[in-house]
This record gives sequence, structure tokens and C-alpha cells, in this order.
Amino acid sequence: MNMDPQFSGSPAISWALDYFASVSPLSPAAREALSQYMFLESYPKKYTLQQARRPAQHLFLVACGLVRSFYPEDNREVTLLLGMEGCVVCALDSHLSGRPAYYQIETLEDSEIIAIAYQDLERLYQKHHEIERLGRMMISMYYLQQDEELRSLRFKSARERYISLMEKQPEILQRVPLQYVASYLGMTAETLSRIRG
Amino acid sequence: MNMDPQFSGSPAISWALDYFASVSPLSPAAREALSQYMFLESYPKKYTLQQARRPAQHLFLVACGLVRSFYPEDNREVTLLLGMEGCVVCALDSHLSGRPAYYQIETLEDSEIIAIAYQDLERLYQKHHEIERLGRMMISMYYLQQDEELRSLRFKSARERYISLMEKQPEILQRVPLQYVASYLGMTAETLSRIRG
DNA sequence: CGCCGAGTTGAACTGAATCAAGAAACGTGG
DNA sequence: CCACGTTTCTTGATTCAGTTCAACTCGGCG
Repeated sequence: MNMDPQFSGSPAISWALDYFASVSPLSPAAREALSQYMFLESYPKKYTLQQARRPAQHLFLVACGLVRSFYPEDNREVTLLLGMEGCVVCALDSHLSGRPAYYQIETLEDSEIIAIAYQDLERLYQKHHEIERLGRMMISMYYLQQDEELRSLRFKSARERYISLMEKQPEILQRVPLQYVASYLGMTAETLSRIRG
Repeated sequence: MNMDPQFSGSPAISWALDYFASVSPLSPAAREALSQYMFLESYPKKYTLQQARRPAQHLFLVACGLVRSFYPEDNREVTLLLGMEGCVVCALDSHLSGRPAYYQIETLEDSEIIAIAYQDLERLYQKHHEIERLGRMMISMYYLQQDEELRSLRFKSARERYISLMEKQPEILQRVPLQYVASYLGMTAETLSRIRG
């Protein structure tokens, strides 16, 4: 691995590249090409990374901190995803469909975020077969996640969904305001509160 | 396009290749390579293409007829997808995760099905960048479909879901027994019956 | 005919939403 | 450090969409 900071970037970016390579192997050339288009930035709490109803421009990787994506449906927000360190968050719907995003994305804590422009990503896909594969693997992982969520909404009760979150991602319950957790689990804040009691 | 039947196969297979190429362009070489691994077969009504709790071996493309995939959850089946002509149906969860499939897949009418072995597909992905891209595009489409379903389950009432099916795929209501349509829409057969009245 | 699966209809039940009011926790400025 | 307003969380009473269970109808088909 090339440790020249010009190419490998900050430790956060190098960590992110390692993460990508663990999903699908990357040659030094692909790794270097990818690193050219990854940008690390800091954002304060409550910062909006992606505005709903606008086309998505970037994919985000949480290096540190916490973000959520949500539908600003009606007057009632519905949280879709709570992403902690190591989580990729993006308005995939917009990226894939080319239409404006349904989702909005914002930080819940001060965060370090790595951004990649979709435009750059498209070019990287074309140029590097390995990166195209990485893209395929990543979206496959998202598909599976969604699949599980769908199953969970269809078959599990509110209480069961809460219990399975407690088992799988207990940290979330510590760090995220309960109202967001509630809508993430597909229930009202009142219901969540009762379940916890 | 090579019309030698050895390569372009039956009209159904050639149609399927055209469909794939419309999702993402395929060079003659990639097209020919893909065609080598596509097999057309006829199945009677009620035939099980994919057994639940077994690893998925094939991806299916409906050339003609009608199939459904469903969870054989508890004693109560839940239909996930009703696929008519031109629809790709597979136990993606199993293919992507490597674990046994949750889904079961069966024909609802006598059908002509094109099958591709996942094993062959993997090799094609590695060998042809264009096919890898096709794979990425296809799964992206699935992701978006699922995304919409999730939104629909979260935000729409039973009646609204029925109406939007009537608008988008009215043929389904003609061809599929209502009990399956009901669970596809995430409601009981009784509820669907009341909504229709 | 009479059986059988598919669809409809009715009555009672229930999980979760809604509406409303209070209690705790939090941050900000004095 | 406390007082204040604001936001977050809890608790209670009521309502509602959709489920469940059970009976009944209809249209084939042996």
C-alpha cells in the first residue's frame, strides 16, 4: 500500500479504503484511483448532508459520528436509517433513479464524513472493473438489509422489532433520541415508550 | 447480432438478451457469452422452482406465464412478488447472502422460464465487465422496487395500496387468485374483499 | 347431486395510533 | 449556580384500521 499522503490520504480515508477492500478486493491501482475522489470533511450536529427533493450528488461514509436519513413525509418525519461509524449513507433512490431524493440526510452528532461524488463514482465504475464489482457488492448488501427490514415490518410486532434492535445494535438506543428510534422501528414515540416500560 | 441458433438460441432467449441489453448495453461477445448459459424450460402450473430453506441455484426470467415468490411463514403464506412476462424472479436473498433462501418460488400458470445458474453468472461477472455492470443495474432496479414497497407499507393504508396496484398492474387482479394478491398487498383476504366491495 | 376451494359478509377483538396532559432532562443566559 | 424556556419522554383515555374467527354463498367438477 502506498503511504504517500497524496494518494492514501488521511487515516480515515485509508481506513475507508480498507473497508471497501474487505467488501471486494481492490488492486493498488483501483485503490489509488478511488482515493483520489474521496474527501473527508467535518460537520456539526444537525447539519443537512442531503436535502430531500433534490437530486443526490454524493455518497457518504461515516468515519466518526452519527447520521440519520429520513423521509420528511407530511409534517411527520420517518427515520429510515441510523448510521454510526463505518456506515455508508446515501440517497440511493435518487442516485439509482436519477430522480430527486425522497430521503433527507442529516448528522445527529458532530461527525467526520467521507464524501464521494456520484459523478466520479460513475466514471470509476467504467474505468475499473473491480470498482464496478465493489459497487455491485455494496448495493447487494443494501438490498439484503432492506429485505430484512421489509420482513421485519410484515411479520414482527412493535415489541419484537424493539427487542431485535436491542440485541443487534444496543448502542443506538444510547446515542439516538428515542423519537427517531421509534420512527426507525415503524412506531410512534408513545408506543416505544410504553414498550420500554 | 449473431443469428446462428447455436448462439442466439430460441426466440425467447434472444428476447431476453434484448431485454438485458436494454438495461445495460452488451457487446456481441458479452451477449454471446451470456446466451451460452441461459436455458429455456417449460413448467406446469404449481411447479416449485425454488424450495424455501435451500440455497438458491438459479435466477429465473419469466418468458411467458406467471410465477410468485412467497415466504412460507408459519402456516400462513405471504406473497412477495407476482411476476408476469418479462419479470426476473429469484431468491436474491440466498444468492447474495449465501444462506438458505427465505423465499419459495412457484408457477401460478403453465410457464416458459429461462434459468441462469448463479455459479455461471458469477463467472460471467468476472470475465465480462459489461455483465458485471448489467448485474449492478439489475440489482439496483430491485433495490428501488423494494424501496417503494417499503414506503408503501409504512405510509399507505390497505385501501391505498390496493388502488395503486389497480393503477399500476391491473392484469394481476385478473390473473391471480385474490388470496395471493391480498398477502402481496400486506393484508388478509377478508380485508381485500371488503375493500373491493 | 354433493363436495370443495375461493370469495364474501358479519361480529368481536386487538395492537397501535391519536390526542392530551404532565414529568424530566437539557441548554442558555442571567 | 440557579431559573427559565424548550425539547424529550412518559402516562392515560380514547379511537380506529385491520385481524380473527365463524358462518354463508357461489361456481365448478367429480
